[in-house]
Amino acid sequence: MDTLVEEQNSAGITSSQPTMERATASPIQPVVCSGGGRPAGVVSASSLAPGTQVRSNGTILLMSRASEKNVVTTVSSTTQAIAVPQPGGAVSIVHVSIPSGTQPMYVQSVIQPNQQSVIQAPGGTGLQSFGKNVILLNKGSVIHSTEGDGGVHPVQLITTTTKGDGSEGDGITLALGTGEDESRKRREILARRPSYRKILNELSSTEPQGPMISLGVGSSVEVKEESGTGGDSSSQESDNSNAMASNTITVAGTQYHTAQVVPASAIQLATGSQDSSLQGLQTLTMTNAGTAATGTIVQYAQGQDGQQFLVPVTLSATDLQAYQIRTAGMTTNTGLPQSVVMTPATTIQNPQQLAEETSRRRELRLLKNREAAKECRRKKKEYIKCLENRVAVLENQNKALIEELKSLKELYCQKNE
DNA sequence: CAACAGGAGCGTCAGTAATT
DNA sequence: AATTACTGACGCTCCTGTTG
Repeated sequence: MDTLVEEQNSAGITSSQPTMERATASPIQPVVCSGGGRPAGVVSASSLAPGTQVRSNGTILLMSRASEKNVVTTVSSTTQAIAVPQPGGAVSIVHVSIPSGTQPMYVQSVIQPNQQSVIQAPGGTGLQSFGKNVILLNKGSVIHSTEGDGGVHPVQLITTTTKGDGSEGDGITLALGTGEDESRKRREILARRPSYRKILNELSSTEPQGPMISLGVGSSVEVKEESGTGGDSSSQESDNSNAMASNTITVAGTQYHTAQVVPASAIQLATGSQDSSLQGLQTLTMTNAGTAATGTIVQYAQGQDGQQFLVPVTLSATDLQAYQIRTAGMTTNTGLPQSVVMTPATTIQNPQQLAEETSRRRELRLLKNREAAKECRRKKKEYIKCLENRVAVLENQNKALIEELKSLKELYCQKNE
């Protein structure tokens, strides 16, 4: 783990973060976190504001044009961001202060590429004070706000009927949920089964493909999805870093493309039916650029009776190769790959066929279980990362509160003297 | 440099929860 | 009730760091 430095911003938010570049964007800058092997692209400030400091430890502290003390005080002032990216996609801690109404809105977040992220809004302000600003989250990200009672309240995801084009569609609205309901629901689910997927869903309640979250005026937060893949549903089966190449952060009405927030992934579409023996079989291979060793096959075939088969399978590179070899080599007289297509129960004519069928089913089951185990482990790691991130944020919050208490005590003592 | 320990990742099995 | 999905546990391999 990298060395952590501590720094307290003007908002009183203390953060522990890797000793990497730190930048505060000048007027309305996109928050850009690097990851997935991309260069450590920090907040892409086109020009540095007066007061910008480059520190000896490599830290860059950019000052707002509106205020050199990083305080945003008016609606027309600037939006600031401090992003701390790290090569290899490790933890990045981001501070964002967004002007909204008469009060500045400070957000502290820990963002990891392809990992759960935690974005906190301090008490009193609430997420609704974002106005029309937009925050981009990675898959499984967490947004919660601390209310006046000091408790942490999760944000609830509510599906709406608003599409990006304004028509009725599949947009999602974030709204502050009631803490008791959410915690009770979470406890119930945890009591049933410690499913990492469900826990994460409960924790994050975010869209898996890098949703664009528009934090609208009022108590709701609108989430839009800007899909770079044309909304192919099959792509949603792939890794969470897929289809993230074209995300946009909109701050104060200005849109910024944030390809660096999550590493862009390549989705290769190819028809795998060059082989004449595989007539009617279409293969869609989705390759994640970040983890090029894996791919997802979605095979579609149409039998002579018009029956259609669809088999999505996520495979490693080795599996992929073996899979393609196997399917090519085991075509039946109907031209369909016997080991892939989920055909209705066929009449077993002899023990050899029975054995083959049993073997095939076992192979398929093992393949599925293998992939399920991988997914489960990935979820488990994400879950652990998410918890670690939350611990980091809460620790920072705790430190800030301790500091605040300390200063208030000092102030009180001085007044009494 | 070889031997060893420890950690991480993987595949498989089995049991259970969730879904159909 | 049957099927599917999820996950703990186990054993294995590979890699890295340490030790003699």
